[in-house]
Amino acid sequence: MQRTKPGATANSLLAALPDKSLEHLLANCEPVDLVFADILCLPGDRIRHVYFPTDSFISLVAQIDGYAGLEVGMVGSEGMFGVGLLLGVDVWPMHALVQGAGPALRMNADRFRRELEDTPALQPILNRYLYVLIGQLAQTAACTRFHVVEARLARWLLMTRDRARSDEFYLTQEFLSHMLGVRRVGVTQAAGSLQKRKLISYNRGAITILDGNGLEAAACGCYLADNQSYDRILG
Amino acid sequence: MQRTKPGATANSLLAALPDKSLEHLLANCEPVDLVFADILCLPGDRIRHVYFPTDSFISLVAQIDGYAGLEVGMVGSEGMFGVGLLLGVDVWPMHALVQGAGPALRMNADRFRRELEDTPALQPILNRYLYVLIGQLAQTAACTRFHVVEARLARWLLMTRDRARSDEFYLTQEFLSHMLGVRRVGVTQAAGSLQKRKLISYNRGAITILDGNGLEAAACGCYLADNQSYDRILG
DNA sequence: TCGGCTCTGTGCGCTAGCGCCCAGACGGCC
DNA sequence: GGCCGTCTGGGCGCTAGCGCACAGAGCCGA
Repeated sequence: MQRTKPGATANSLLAALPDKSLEHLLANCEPVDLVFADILCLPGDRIRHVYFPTDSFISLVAQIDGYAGLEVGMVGSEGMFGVGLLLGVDVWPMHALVQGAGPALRMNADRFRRELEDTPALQPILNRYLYVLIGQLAQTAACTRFHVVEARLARWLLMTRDRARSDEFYLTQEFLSHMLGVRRVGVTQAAGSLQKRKLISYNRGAITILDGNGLEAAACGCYLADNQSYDRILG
Repeated sequence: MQRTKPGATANSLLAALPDKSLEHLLANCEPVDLVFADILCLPGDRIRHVYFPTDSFISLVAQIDGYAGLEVGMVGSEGMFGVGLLLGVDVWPMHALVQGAGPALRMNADRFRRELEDTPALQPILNRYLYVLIGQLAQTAACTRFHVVEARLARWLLMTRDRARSDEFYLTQEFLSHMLGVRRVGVTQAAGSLQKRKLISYNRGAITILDGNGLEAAACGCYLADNQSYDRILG
């Protein structure tokens, strides 16, 4: 068969489909370019499209009252956005915003619902992904409570690296503070410390991971736990 | 028809089923009495039974490293334990422990899987419940990060009251500290403050809610948000 | 070239919650 | 009655992170 869309199988969930199912699915997808900081969904919004990031990634952010926000999940080429539809609910209770710009495949919500019925191989895979996401939510809740900012930042940078598939990316400390749910100054200090330890370099938003292994050691165990969970359930 | 199991429809999810489906389901359930502090599931454990609490409730607790633990969800007669099976995964990533002793209906995991196929009315309801639970996870993550212990305690007491269906229940501060993810002393202080404000009385584990409205005012908005989410999706 | 904007770094006083320890209070049991 | 285990309360010094304010550094466009 012909892989009609560029990079279609760069998304792990799609790549796990049998060729025939994939073909059928792709026929109903359109390639889009997600642009940085775009909001795909506000809490309570109706989900119009589901997204399969291929070389981009999305943050799931819980926001309450007037607080900065707190990222509780990250969706890259290993996942999808719009899992609420798997449960028959076409809204989503969190912010979803583009954190890594780049290409994704998207599908209209109605089409997606039909696709779930027409392509029996799809639902089981996505269900398992949803399960992993739930585990990630719980893990992140405890991580946020107990781990210090520096370890959480390290974890976060590693998660971003994996999804950006690059040791370099651009993000301001202001943005990071909204993800970690701390002040910008808190990020400055944690990033400064990581930089002093030669694990990363940071310059006006340009982040480079210098020592991935060292950074893993500096990160809390939640990074590993997340990855293991994903591999165990979907690998 | 005859409601064969005592209090069967005390569980909201079951009560929402058509009579015929309910009858079928109940034939495969057995009534059990959950005892306080019983562990229904450790992270990674295989789920042997699903539970529909009728007059009992269960805490979902995320635990990392050597920390006290953090409750991320509460399952009472409005819900069920074992939703992982809806997603085709027969493990569960968190601790599940009995927090309010009392009767529940339980079903063998294999039977439950068969039931999902045989009783088409079941899956949509449980799916929606799972969606609500996911929202609760995200909400709790942010709540834990941003809200002070006193407000979180107030929220927690209200959630417990709703599930215990009583203004009085028994819980030590030690236990509470594991739910809220704080020191026991932190609970002492927060509870002392609520007591001073005549919202609750607290005596050697015997908690009485004196002023529910006042307690709602003292709680963070997450209590209301959770309830509204449940009503919107399942009400 | 200059001015303005964005991003980063720092300093200071403050607070919530921590870790540790011990005192008191209640209740059950011998 | 006396003892012990459990539960609550409080004190003390400490730390992580907060809020605020300001200074410097790079970049871009007029």
